[in-house]
Amino acid sequence: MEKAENINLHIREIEDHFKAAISVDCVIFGYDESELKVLTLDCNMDPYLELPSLLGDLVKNDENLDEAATRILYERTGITDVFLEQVKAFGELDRHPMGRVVTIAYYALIKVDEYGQNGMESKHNAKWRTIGSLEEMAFDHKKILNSSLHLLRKRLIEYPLWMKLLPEHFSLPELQNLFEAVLAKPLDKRNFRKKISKLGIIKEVGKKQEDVPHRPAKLYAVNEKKLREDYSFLLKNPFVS
Amino acid sequence: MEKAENINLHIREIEDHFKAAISVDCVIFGYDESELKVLTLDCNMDPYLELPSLLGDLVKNDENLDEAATRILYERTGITDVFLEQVKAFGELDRHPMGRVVTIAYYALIKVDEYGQNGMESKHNAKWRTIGSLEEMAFDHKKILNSSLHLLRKRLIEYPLWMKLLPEHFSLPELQNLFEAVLAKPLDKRNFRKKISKLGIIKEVGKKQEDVPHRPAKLYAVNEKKLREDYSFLLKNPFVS
DNA sequence: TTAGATAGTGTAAAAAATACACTAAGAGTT
DNA sequence: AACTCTTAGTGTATTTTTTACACTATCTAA
Repeated sequence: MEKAENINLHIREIEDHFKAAISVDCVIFGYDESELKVLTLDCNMDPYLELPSLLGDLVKNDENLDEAATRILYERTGITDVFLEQVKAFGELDRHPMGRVVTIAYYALIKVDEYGQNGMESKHNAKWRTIGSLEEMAFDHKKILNSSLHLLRKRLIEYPLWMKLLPEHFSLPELQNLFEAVLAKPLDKRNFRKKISKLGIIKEVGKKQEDVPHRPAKLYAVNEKKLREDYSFLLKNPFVS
Repeated sequence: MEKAENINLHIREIEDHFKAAISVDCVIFGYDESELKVLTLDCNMDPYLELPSLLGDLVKNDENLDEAATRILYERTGITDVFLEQVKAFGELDRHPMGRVVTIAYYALIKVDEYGQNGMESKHNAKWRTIGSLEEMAFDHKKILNSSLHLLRKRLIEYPLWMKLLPEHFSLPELQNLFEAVLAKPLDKRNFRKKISKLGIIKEVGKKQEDVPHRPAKLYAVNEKKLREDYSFLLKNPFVS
């Protein structure tokens, strides 16, 4: 019965190791007031009291990682159908004061205007903070944020993820500003527009900005037909590159 | 003492969740006989008996994820200084028959010639298998392999990772074949050489292939100076893009 | 009407990617 | 020594992509 022994050994070994916890932390990106922001809480755990922290929770025993991330997003913002992608796992020994907690980081992209309507922000003490204002964070959340931002930058260049951050109707200057905010560098207006228009994924909606004290910009929307034809992978959630 | 209560709640909650195990699985890539191969074991766990599996192990309580991956690589191949990068976490509920085991996948690149010299392959029942031959695998290892291969392809295009797979001296036809094996598509010889030479990262070693029944190819080696100057990030381990 | 502010538009040059076919060098054979 | 077989090695022209760059148009407000 070598096989059975082998398995018993495995079981003992595994029991010995089933002492860790798994959590999911979400870097929730939003684009608002021409800035890239992250939804944060104020940490209430020593020794990180008052420091901004990401939204996270332990993974329950009956949900997989993607489901946990989706649940956290829903519990904390009330939004469903959020764009999500796993970033990576973080497992430093000392990353959590309670013990061994390995966390799986996700980033999420949400439309701040839709989220705002639910008034969830104040209900859960969540705060939007600009990337620049997040110098010190609880746990290893600054590291997680950095990795997530790095991934977001690569993704934004590769795929039209900006559509997940912008409201239904948006202008090209807004779109360019979003790129500049995320990539943290200025872009040439004409070259930018050339590239966007070549994607063929946006269409004019026949309206213009209102209440601006200068020439109003044309408004665009995502061309849903083209989206389904050429970018259907963006509709599956969570996203896998 | 609201704070203390809060923390006690947290502790109970966490204890309730400290029932999961964390493992690391390594997709160990090697390039040999002009093919991309993966180091595998034959699974000895029901219901996956005999199916090829990746090399993995539970993460110990005193090691972080990167250390666990490095340890697994060392225990299974005897090699230190292996190129490693985390792929992502896999946490489906039913992925492991023993219970909830979330695994963090890494891929590793090793030089088959150096590894071979240790004779570790037979010592540990590890087998090199070609990618093409791995249709069915134990656990969710096929999914892990697919994700890892996908990442490797992106990385190979972006960075000169091929140097981690090739022996000290190699020819340009060998290098091109490595690309073709990993990317699974043919490349134009002249354009390929143009691109490689523009990197400036290899130098002739003044030798030629021996024992080939045709015109021998020139041999090259990595230009260590250029490597340290322009690609020092490849020397840090594990790699983070 | 004018001033102020931002929207919107095209072209030329440089760089990168692609397509493509012949000669060169060695081993093995007669 | 000549010839055959096999793979190594090389350059140019075309297309595509990226970059750099400056002026006119449209709206609000005074």
